[in-house]
Amino acid sequence: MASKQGNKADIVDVARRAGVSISTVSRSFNHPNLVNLATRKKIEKSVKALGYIRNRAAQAMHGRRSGTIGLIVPTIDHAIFAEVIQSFSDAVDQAGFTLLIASHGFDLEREYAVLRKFLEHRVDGVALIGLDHSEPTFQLLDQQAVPVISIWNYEEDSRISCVGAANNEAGELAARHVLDLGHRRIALVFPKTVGNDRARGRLEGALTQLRRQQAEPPEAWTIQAPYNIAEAKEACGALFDLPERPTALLCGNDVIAQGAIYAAVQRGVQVPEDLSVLGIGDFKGSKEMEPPLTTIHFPAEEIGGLAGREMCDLIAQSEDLKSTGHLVRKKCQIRLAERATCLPVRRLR
Amino acid sequence: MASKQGNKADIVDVARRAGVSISTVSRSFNHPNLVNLATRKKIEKSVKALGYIRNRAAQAMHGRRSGTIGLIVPTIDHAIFAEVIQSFSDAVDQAGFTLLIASHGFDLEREYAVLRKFLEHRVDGVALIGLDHSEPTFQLLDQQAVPVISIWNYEEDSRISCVGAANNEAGELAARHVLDLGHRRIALVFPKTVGNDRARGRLEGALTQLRRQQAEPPEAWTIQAPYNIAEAKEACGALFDLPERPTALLCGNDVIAQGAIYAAVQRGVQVPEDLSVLGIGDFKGSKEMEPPLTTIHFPAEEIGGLAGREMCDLIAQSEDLKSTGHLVRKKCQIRLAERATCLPVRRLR
DNA sequence: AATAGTAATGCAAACGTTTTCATAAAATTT
DNA sequence: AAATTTTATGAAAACGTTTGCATTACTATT
Repeated sequence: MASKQGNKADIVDVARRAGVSISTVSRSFNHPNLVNLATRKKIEKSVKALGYIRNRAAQAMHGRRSGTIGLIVPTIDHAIFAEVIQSFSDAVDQAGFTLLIASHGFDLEREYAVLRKFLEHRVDGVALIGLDHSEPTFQLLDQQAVPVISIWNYEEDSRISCVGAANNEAGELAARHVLDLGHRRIALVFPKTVGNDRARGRLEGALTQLRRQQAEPPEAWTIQAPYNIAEAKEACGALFDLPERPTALLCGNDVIAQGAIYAAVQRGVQVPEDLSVLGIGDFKGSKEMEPPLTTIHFPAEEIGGLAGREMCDLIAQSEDLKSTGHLVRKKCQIRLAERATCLPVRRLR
Repeated sequence: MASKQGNKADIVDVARRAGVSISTVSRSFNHPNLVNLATRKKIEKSVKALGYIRNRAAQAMHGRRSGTIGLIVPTIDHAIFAEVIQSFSDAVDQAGFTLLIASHGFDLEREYAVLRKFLEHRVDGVALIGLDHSEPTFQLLDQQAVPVISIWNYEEDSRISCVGAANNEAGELAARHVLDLGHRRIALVFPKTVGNDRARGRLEGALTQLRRQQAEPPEAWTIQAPYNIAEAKEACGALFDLPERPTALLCGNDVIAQGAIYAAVQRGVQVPEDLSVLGIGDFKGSKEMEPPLTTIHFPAEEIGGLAGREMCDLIAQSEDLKSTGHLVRKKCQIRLAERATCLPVRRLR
């Protein structure tokens, strides 16, 4: 039916069939009020008949926005990111944007490569997770002057706009809680901190608080575990087999906490009677575990949603060329979710 | 530095700075072997100096591929989809594609809307989850002749290409296992089946197998639970409070199984001694639960990866205009993952 | 030395839109 | 009825690329 051999209908085809010029067709899409109702109807009919679908690529060429936002995450396949991605996606979707997503597997060089790819696609904005990025990444962002936002972490002196929570506060809050419960023999199980500012912030916060109360754990009680129940279980197992056992375990995230609890169960160590376990993150499912996990709640959904809306605002602003260029920073509140895995310390048995 | 006020460098700027024509610049990107090494170096230098980034939108206008693939999922925030999305993403990424992702929240009308949006962006291919889609969706896909693939379900008479597992086989396999263990008093806890062909297939498979062995559960033992530990826990709790208790529980997915186990623990029902529980899906974490969940393993990563590669193939084929138009179907094998939540039936206590 | 290839480059026409400007027709004012 | 404003449309120039064709300068063949 269409004129081209490529069979896909084109604005020209639509115009011809409707008996109007292409300008009119274009206008009827972009400024419908400028075109006569009857004409509009004719065009609509022609569009339907031809199955015409507008070409955003061609629109984007006119300096118009591409209508896309790029989201770069370390990985999609972690409960914690999945939730934030979902709410971010919903937020930008609502504003009519299409989301490009790529993951870099915690490799900052791949992050840079993905960013370049996104810029080739002329995304209207870019969202990244966390504030740890390579220098070239920051420079590229800067040079291209593309609206950018960091999700998940809050830092008052961040180099780019951010919406998130303060990880060091989470660590502090966690440490404070077990200290308040009277614990002094506290072990720390955290993920690797290199290239992971989230884990680093939490660990530092916890350590600061512990030191403040002279409860800094001995070297042997500060261990590293990957983000993975099975391996965390193993790592914690080793900890429990030590001659001296802590009375409380501060975990860098809920997955590690879960692993720790399993490791404890396996060895007949009762949680929380023999050992208090505290997570950070409040992942989906933490509330429903047996026993329900005491943890620091991060409002993932709120963060994702807020970040999405903020991203759209940033894009809208960048259009009003005045572009004050000032950064936006929003801190989302974390809080202790007291459930069933922490108990006041008992006198030594 | 650049000529335009929009300050973003353009192929013309690059050409001018390098002292060559834009054709040469374009060629040095797309067919580097056609351009003299020295010239190429000059261009490269100019590109670096100007911070030039190619414009895919402009390329896409030449009937060239946009280099994007659209993935439409019900939701990102479910362990099961997160895993498949990740592996699909990795696969298409490797082929140089950029991924557009949108979720429709199990609403087929939103799915259609998202598909249209993707087509406006001229994605080179579309991937959907499952085989349940609205008629307009199928028609649009058909009419636009865009390469399309369905992920997760396998059906031999599917309307579009598919890569996945056979859900009815999963149901059958699950039922067979508990029957083989001697159970006859079997209850079914499944998600709602409307608009969810995965759940439907599994339930039908299970029912078929149970009927074959005269072990069809009474009405009261076939209950519905949402995809959500807390609510599944509640739903199963009600089941356990019935005067007659089943000896085995077939769950539509691992989340429900997890909820069921928690509900059992709460009531002092021992798993697997008093009750065998079987999941379907083998989600991340199911292996590490306490007790480790016996379930039907779905190779999510394999499915996602295979689907991604198949998608790229489909796109490549559609370029060789010969486009035989035949569908591709790949069945991925599921298998029983025997762990610790199922035991042979004991004589009545 | 004349001829035929080959390699490297430029010119200009596409690609599918949006938008500015011009124009014609209709509605309003005088 | 003429003059003015408003409304609706079209022509054509962008937008940033790619690519077919033409051209030039070499290199290899006779």
